[in-house]
Amino acid sequence: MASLPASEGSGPRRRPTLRDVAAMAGVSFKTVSRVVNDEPGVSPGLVDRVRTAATSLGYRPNAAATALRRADGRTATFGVLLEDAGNPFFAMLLRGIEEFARSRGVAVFASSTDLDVDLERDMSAAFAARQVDALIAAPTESDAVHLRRVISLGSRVVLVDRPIDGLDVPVVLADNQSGARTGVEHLIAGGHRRIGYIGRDPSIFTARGRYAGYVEALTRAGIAVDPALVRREGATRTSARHQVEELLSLADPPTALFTAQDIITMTAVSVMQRLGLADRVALVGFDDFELADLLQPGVTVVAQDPRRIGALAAELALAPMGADAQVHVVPTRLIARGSGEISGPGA
Amino acid sequence: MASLPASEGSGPRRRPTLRDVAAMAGVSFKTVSRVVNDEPGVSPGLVDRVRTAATSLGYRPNAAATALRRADGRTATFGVLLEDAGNPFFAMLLRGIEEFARSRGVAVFASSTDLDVDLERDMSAAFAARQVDALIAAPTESDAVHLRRVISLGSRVVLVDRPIDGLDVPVVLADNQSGARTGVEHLIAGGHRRIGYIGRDPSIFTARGRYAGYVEALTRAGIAVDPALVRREGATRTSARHQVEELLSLADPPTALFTAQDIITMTAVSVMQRLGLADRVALVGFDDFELADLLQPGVTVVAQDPRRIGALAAELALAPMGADAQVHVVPTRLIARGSGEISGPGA
DNA sequence: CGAGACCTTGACAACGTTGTCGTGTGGGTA
DNA sequence: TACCCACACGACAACGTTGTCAAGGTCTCG
Repeated sequence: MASLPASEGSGPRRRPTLRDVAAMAGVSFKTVSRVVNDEPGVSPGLVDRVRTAATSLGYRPNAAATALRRADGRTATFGVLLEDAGNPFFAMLLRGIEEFARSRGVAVFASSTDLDVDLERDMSAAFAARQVDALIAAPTESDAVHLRRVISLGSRVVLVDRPIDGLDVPVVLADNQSGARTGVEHLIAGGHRRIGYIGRDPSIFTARGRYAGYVEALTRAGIAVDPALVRREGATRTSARHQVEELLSLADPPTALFTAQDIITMTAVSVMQRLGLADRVALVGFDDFELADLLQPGVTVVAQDPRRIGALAAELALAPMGADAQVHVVPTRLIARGSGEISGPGA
Repeated sequence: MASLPASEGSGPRRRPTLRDVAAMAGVSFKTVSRVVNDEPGVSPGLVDRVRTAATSLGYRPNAAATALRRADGRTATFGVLLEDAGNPFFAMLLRGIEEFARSRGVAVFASSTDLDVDLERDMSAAFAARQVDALIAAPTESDAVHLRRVISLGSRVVLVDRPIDGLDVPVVLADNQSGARTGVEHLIAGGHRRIGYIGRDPSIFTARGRYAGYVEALTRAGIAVDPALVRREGATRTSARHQVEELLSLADPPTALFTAQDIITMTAVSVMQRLGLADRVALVGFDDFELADLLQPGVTVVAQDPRRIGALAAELALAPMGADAQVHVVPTRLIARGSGEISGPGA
């Protein structure tokens, strides 16, 4: 076991550098540099001597100096901007990125934006200043100026979950529209014709795609879209709760609900339980979530694969500069658990 | 609105430096440095000219060069090592850290360790190489050598969730023992005397404290601890499931369960539902989790406040070097939702 | 035995920034 | 008018590392 540096216990002294190791090993600091970088052309005896000195001093290369000097300017660092690391979808997405990054020796900066554009701007600037090799972002979409600036400062940008019009970078998306269509078709097949939709603001890309899938499924089945059954404002738990309550208390209420995001789905379950409708109104949600199978009834969902989305984005972030700007779509899959199989009047 | 640098669209050109801005403004680069750092002693006219040139070039200071040169060596960067960013407890803890860090202009490296010591060692080395000002870690506890090394390389270390014996750094903990005691006392008050315990390996600090709380509650009530009702191995979902199944299928099964971690609690709910015992065997879990109130019955828990733990840890990480190494305990609170109020034979 | 090729090692510049010090200019005072 | 000091600004070194090149030694081959 390597011994600790002499400063042990007496607080942090000056951090050892190449020169310190060189002095101890009796060589030039350049030779030490060669050894720690595994460059060829150093005699085996010296390698040993340098290695010994390095571990005995507890030497670690200074990443700042390395990044500064390196020709390609790589820092082996990613920045990640997500909407909310506390949301299970984004948490798993982050893990997917982390795991891929770790396997390549890349460290990951993470920050949640809560869809706040100023925050996104600040953090992307902070990451750019730290010379991240790539910024992986689920953007707020308001504008792309700050992301373009990140690119012009030398970082790659990869978008996840949502694209930005006119920004020519790789994007990893779920198949929102066809996923939502599948979910709604599942309800239609169960005999429902009055299917409520509760989703987020149309300014959000995923919300647009999922709504389009809802409309497509109805249209294909020859069912007219009833605006009274559509709510497209549910952003927070509170507002989602109001939307669900409104729909369910209509004079002629829907017999099934399609909820276009995990938070909304959970909120809907809560309201339906309280109103005693959980066993009578069918429910299919977009996004899987923990415990969905343990609720009564289990919640049928259109599941994304956030871990895979993250891993793929990280891989693209490391890819060579050319040959990109492609849109990669990660499929969703329907998981039937009960709530979506409550049959409707037409069954 | 500031215009973008000339390289706009034509791919990332060389990143502008102090010298580029200086050339454009017709001053020395040192003057630019003064302006961007808001140092006094520059005439107002020059300040304007430099500012204009800087924004027009899209200048951003190079963090690597700054960190390298700065006397105090600060990088305005934290490293965070958690067990699993996908676990809701740690996800919220990370958010707490993020929010505090952001308010101070600090960027946050995050990595999950999955309790893998090698991974923890690698990542702490990677963070130390990047000169993080502080490392906030939920350590695996196996040993402290690599954390000591991080300190000797100049970073502060703050521990969360678990301490390490003999490592003299600030620690933020939940009151595991008294929280668990409260939870078990709640079950005893409901008339239970045969209370099963399912927790993680005793090598984990929190698991020891929670078990001690369980024992304390029983002892105070004059109930002997029955080893047949205790399982202290539940680390993964699979093993937790086996433990729960074993306890519930005993010839003389417990009438209540205390589960010492969120994953174990969720697993217990799943098993109890499958066996049709959810309404008959009482359950109190340590850690709150999403949807606990929507299950049937709602799950009574001893809730931690991970966001607060994270924010406090981040604050300590930024505190001056002296006056620390204190243990900060963040209280827990019991949230009754139904599962813990199923009464026992003594009620 | 000499010349050329190769291998090992070191000296030095450079990366972009901050800290230190020097220089020139202007204004106030004796 | 002579002197001094404050102020604005610039020149330059330094941070710890990597890239380039040169110097010296050894080996091989004619």
